[in-house]
Amino acid sequence: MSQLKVRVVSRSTLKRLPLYLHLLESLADQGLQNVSCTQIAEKFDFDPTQVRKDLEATGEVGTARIGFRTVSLIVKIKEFLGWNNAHDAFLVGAGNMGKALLGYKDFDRYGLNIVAAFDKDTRKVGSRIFNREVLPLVKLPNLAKRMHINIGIVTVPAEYAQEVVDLMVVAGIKAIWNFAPAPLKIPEGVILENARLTQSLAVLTNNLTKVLGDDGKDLEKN
Amino acid sequence: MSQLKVRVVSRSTLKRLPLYLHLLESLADQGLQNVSCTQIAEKFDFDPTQVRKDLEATGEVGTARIGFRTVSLIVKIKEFLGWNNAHDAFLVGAGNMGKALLGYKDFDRYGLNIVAAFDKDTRKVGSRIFNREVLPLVKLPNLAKRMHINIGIVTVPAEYAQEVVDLMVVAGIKAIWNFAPAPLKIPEGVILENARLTQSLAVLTNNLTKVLGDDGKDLEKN
DNA sequence: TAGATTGTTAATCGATTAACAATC
DNA sequence: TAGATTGTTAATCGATTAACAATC
Repeated sequence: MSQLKVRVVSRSTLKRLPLYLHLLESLADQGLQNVSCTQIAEKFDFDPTQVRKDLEATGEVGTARIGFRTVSLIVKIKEFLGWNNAHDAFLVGAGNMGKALLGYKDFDRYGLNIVAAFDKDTRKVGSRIFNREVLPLVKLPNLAKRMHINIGIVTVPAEYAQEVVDLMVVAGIKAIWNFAPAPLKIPEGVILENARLTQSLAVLTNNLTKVLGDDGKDLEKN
Repeated sequence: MSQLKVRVVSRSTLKRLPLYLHLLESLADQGLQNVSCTQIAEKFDFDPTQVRKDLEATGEVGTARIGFRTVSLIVKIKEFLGWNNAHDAFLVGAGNMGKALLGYKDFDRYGLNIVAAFDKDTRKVGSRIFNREVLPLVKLPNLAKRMHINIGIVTVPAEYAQEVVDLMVVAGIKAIWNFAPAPLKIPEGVILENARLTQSLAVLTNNLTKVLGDDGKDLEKN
């Protein structure tokens, strides 16, 4: 087995890496051979030292005065994020959010390959959404085991989220990407990542309330 | 004008409040009159002191030995997040993610009311998505000003995100909820909140890579 | 009363930022 | 060489957690 060193880094670092990756890919498209932390930091209004620390996590080393090789930095970030080859995933809940994720073309570039969708609703079962079959939920455990599926995506209403997660865990799924606004219990060893839009929305509307008055009119600058 | 005290709190606190809110609403449905920080903390595996600090931000005060009144805590959290009455919003980009957001029924409970969608694509313009009209992008500035729209939602591909944001800023939009994976520049005073799925996905796939070997097989526990 | 819980202050922890020698 | 940038160590900052008196 190859010596895969995956350094433990903070969640904050992990969330900045995709930002760098996007930028680097567009810089590489423009033919830029090398890039410095200072350049990257400027684009995001980050501290250059922070960028350097973040990049250190990937194992790529730079050259003084020159910076990092754009192309090999891209490769290292993708490797570090597990995006160099896509993981197969099952999605449960073929509602609006489920459909949006199934329709998203670029997930394969982000290490994700949604191979099938599941739903309890018998009217949805049998249909195809963006070329993926919608299967009855009861078929999930057997199929997940047979196909060695590691990632489960939860896009069901909050009240069904826990039972779907329990089913996924039994089916041997190792990582759950949850979009339902419910507190989920998972056993040790299973990874749970919440992608809840309402959390992001809360930051937005709270900040907006601080800028506007509570009557909706603008407050004076002070 | 009423004395609306909006305390400045950390982003982390702000993101936990919607979690508490969801829980409290379901507890209220079950008829629970009071709830303690300990109870809330248990549900999420948080520190009770953290929950207490978070709730302090809302201005609600509890009672020793009894805890917080469920119903009035709900009201205070919603008030604090700006979710007591919904802000009108424009959405730009009627693709998959745009459609999913337009189809999301509960946004009014989260302070958001998407009143119209915009797109550059003339084939999409004129259609209706979940009962909202799709308008040509050029109409956004005038309409936004006329209707005093404060929130703009960006669900266009990365390469168009900056120009859409610039248009929104000119149109007087105060807060931008961005779903495009692009680094955006905004003038001072405008709020930018990124809701990028790829960041959340990065955390998931990196963690999964640590659990699995790089050949996809499970690693031994050590 | 006894004891669970609040509110608050202090200690700890971790992430960000500053400083600086090494290097190309 | 001169100076921009890396890599790394130290200082700062802010959030989380611990401790504890007040209270119902």
